[in-house]
Amino acid sequence: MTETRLDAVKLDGAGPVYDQIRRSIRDLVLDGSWPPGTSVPPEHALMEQLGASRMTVHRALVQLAREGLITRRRRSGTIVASPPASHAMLDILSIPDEVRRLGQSYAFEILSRRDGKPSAELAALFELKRTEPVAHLVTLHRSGGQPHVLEERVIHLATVPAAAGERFEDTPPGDWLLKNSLWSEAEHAISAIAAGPREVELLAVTRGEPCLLVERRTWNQGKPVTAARLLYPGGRHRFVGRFGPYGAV
Amino acid sequence: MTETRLDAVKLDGAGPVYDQIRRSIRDLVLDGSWPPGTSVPPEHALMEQLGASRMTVHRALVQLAREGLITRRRRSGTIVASPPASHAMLDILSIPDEVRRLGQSYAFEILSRRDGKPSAELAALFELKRTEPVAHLVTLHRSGGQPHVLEERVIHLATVPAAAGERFEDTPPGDWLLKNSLWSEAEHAISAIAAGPREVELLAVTRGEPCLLVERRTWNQGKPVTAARLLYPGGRHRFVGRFGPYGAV
DNA sequence: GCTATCTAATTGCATATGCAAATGACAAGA
DNA sequence: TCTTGTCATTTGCATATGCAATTAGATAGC
Repeated sequence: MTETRLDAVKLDGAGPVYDQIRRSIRDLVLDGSWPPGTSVPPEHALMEQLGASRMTVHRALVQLAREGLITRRRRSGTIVASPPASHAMLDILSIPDEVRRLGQSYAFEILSRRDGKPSAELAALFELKRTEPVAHLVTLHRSGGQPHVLEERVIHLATVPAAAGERFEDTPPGDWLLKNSLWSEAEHAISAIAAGPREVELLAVTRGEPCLLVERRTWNQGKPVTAARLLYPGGRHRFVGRFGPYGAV
Repeated sequence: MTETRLDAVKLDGAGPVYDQIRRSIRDLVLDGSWPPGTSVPPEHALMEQLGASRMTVHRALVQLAREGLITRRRRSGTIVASPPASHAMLDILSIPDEVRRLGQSYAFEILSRRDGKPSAELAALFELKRTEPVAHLVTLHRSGGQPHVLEERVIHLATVPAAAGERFEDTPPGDWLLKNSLWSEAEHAISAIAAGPREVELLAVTRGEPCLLVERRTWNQGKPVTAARLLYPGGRHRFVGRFGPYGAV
C-alpha cells in the first residue's frame, strides 16, 4: 500500500522540482486517487523516491498544506484533508447544514424525478445537449416545517452513473453528490425573479413576490456533473460574505 | 529613503522569523506606509538589517508575493503591488468599470447629499450610532443612458475626513473611496426585494418588480469606513462567480 | 491493568552555500 | 545616434546540514 502511494508521485520535468511534486500530489488528491484521510508518505520517503532533497519536498508539502489539500502534524505525519464544506459566501453547498445552522429542523421531499434524455424545455433551461442522459429532480427543502428552498436539478448520468440507482431517500441530491462525486470547478449566478404560479404554492409566497435564484453548475475536469436552480423566498434569505482586499478572510 | 524603508521592517519575536518578516512587511503595505509602487529593499539588505539568512527573508517575500501584496522580478527587485480591482464574484466594486466592461457608456448623478449626524431612520437602515457624523449620499448610476443601479451610501467622516470636502463631481463616491481610503475588511449581503415607489421612478421598473439588493460595509482595522446599499433592477442583472472546492479559480 | 517514562519518527525552522536566470545599466563600437 | 555586448544586481531554485518541537508507540514500573 505504502509502495503504491509512493510510486504514484512522479516528476514530469516541467518547471521547478518543488512544483512538480506539488502538482503531482495535488492531482492525486483532486482526481480521487488519494481520498480524504489517506496518509501521504513522509518527507524522507518522498525524498528518496524522487531523488530530491528534503527541503524541496518540504516546500511542496508546506504549500499544499497552506492550500488546504493536506493536513500535517509532527510525528503523526501528513494526511489528505477533507474538502471544506463551505466556501465564503457560498455557504449554501449543503442545504441541511444551512438549515440546521439556523437551529431549525430539516426535512426534504422529492417532488418529481425523471431519468433519461432531456425534453427540449429542460435542455434549454439548463443548457444541455438533447442527447446526454440526465436525472431530473425537483426537491423541496423544509426548515422548521416551512418551505425553505425549491430545488430543480439535473445530474449528468454519464459523469455520475451511480446516481441512476440512487433513490435519495435519506439524503437530498445535493448532499449525496457532495459525498459521491468529485468536482473541480463550479459556477454560480445569483439573480432576482418574481415567484410564478408553481412557486406560490410550493414556497408559500404571494404571487410576484421577489425570490433569490441561485443557479449553480459544477464540472469535474471539464465534464459536467450537475446543474441546479435553487429558488429562495426573497424576504427570508440573504447571502452574506466577508472578504479583504487581497482575498477571503 | 532606502534607510527609512529598511528600518521600518522589524522583528517582534512572535513565532517563526520568516513569519515575523512577512507580517511586518504586510502591515506596512496594509496600513499605507508603503503605498503601491514602493520598492521593497532587496533580500540582501533585509538579511543584513534583520540578521536573518537570505533564505529566511526569501521565504517571507515569496509568500507575500503569492498572496498578491508584492510583485517580484529578477534584477528589477520587489515592489508593492496595487490592490486587485475586482475579486471573484465581487467584481462590482467599481460600477463605472462594471458598466464599461459591458460596452455601455457610463454616467452618474448625485441625487442628494447630506452631511452630519444621521437621522434615526438612517441610523437604523445602516446600523449606525446616532453620534457619529457621516456623509449620506444617494447616487444614480446610468448605463447607456438607462438607470443601472441606485446607490445609497454613508461614509464615516471620522475615518475618512477627506470625504467632507469632496464634491464627487468627476468620480462617484464608491470609486473615490477606492482611491482615497484604505480598507482591510468588507462584508456584503445579497437579497431580493420588491421595488418601492421611489425605485419605480428612479430605476424605471414596474411596481413590485424584483430587485437585487447588495449591501456592503467596509472597515479599516476595525473602524467603519463606509456602508452602501446598491439596488439593481432584478431582471437585468445577475452576479456570477466561479470557484473550486479549495478556493477561487 | 494502569500509569509514568522513554524513544524514535516526523514535521518545523533556520543557516550556509552555490549556481541559474533575468535584466537594468553602461560601455564599446559602428 | 543606434546597436550590440558585457557586467553586475537581484531573484529563483536546490542542496546539505543541524537542531527544535511534537507526539505515537513502546517500555518499564507499580
